[in-house]
Amino acid sequence: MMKTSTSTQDYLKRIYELTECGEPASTNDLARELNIKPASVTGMIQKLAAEKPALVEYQKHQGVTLTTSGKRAALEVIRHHRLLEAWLVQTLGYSWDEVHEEAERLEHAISEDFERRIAAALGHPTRDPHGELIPTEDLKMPADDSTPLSALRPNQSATIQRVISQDPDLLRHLESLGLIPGIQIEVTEYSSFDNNLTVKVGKKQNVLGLNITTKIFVEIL
Amino acid sequence: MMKTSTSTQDYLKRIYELTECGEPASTNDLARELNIKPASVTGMIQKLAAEKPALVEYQKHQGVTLTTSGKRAALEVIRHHRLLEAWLVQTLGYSWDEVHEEAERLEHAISEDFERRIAAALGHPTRDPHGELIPTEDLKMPADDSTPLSALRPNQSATIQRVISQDPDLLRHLESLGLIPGIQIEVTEYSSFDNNLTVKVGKKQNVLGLNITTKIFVEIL
DNA sequence: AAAATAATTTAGGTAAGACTAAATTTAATG
DNA sequence: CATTAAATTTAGTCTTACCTAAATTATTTT
Ligand SMILES: [Mn+2]
Ligand SMILES: [Mn+2]
Ligand SMILES: [Mn+2]
Ligand SMILES: [Mn+2]
Repeated sequence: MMKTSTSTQDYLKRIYELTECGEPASTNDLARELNIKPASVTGMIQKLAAEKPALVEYQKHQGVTLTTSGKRAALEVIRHHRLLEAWLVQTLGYSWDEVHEEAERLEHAISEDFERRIAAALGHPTRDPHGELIPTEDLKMPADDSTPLSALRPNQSATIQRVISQDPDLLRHLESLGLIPGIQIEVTEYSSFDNNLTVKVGKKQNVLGLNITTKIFVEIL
Repeated sequence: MMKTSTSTQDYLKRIYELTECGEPASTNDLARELNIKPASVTGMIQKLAAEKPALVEYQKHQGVTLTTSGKRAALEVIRHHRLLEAWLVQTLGYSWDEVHEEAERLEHAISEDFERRIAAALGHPTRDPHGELIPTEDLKMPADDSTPLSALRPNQSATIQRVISQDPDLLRHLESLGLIPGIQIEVTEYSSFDNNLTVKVGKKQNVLGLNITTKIFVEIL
């Protein structure tokens, strides 16, 4: 495969994330995620589609998806990112709200050798500090069977698996409530008017809005 | 201070190294060290001199030196590089011939926070794995009082302080001979014809040419 | 279905940082 | 000191990746 630039890697990573739901990624969504103007995104997408082998599949006005090569390159970056986050937390005492920004830069700078060394040093972890799955060494994304907390109803118990947010403020808030991966919770109340859930964590009860419950993914017990 | 690009950081670092002897760095030397064509180096030097504040002092055809700002930026990168090398060796088991290349990329990607964390984790080391001095947190380069091994003569004993080479082959060779920082040696013979020195390391004797003895710096006992 | 709105693409430009070829300046040599 | 050689700079291009403004296409709404 050809060497990919930092920019290309960031595009492919975002396209991977946006297309996980099965839909192609739109120019606008991509532009928002990358903090790049839509016009520039169109240009870059056209270049990625013109590479040989092509990194993305693209039809004007129809959005963009990853080719096999593009997906491989995306998973490589995602593996770097998530291993780095785990490594920074475990060995340098970063907190889960601090790691993302650092990993965002380092992911493009480390070698495959570095990747292997930290994976081995951490005992080949399967999840990062936010509970996100780490692509395997041969670049397969493990299957994920988690459910959004927002789908639970009273009397259901679950274990928190992952939190999909990079917002440090939200992450610190969740940590202060004890809502972190591995923790067991129980839903005690549900309001159909505002979709709030009352969730028991340890002995405390917290009322959580949709903004939070759609970002916490759990395994139902 | 303004943010410096990866390219700028590499230029400043090389200029620092080339001007350590007191002489301005020439366009050609810089081009050779950076693997960039002399014409491009001239262009970049002119840009660095035009920044405000200027990062380099430059007079056409007279070579280039660092300003106070430029030296500070250079020492920042050098501190990153050397701390990273120490950290890669200590925590990930890199050997001293492997670290340089990895550090060369990471030095531009880590945050000041990352720098502080690895410095603290390593106990604020003063030298990197090759024995090179690490600039302090407030960006002063400690004084170095070492002597090139080539200046020693029979019956002088010394401790190896630093090895100035990034050539993996040479580094592996030196390691195989036991010529690494901290080791005590004794010069037993000198040939004025080829400037070879015979050096006792432990129980072994090795005849070393100028190519090696000028790259090993020692503290005379 | 036409008009209005939103999303997307094209066109034209900029900035960084590199290269080649040609011109110029300095240094070395007979 | 006049020539030649070496080092350096200028001029003109190229690539990557971004931007703004204008044009186009798609999607809603009336
Ligand atoms: Mn992250
Ligand atoms: Mn990134
Ligand atoms: Mn080094
Ligand atoms: Mn570098």
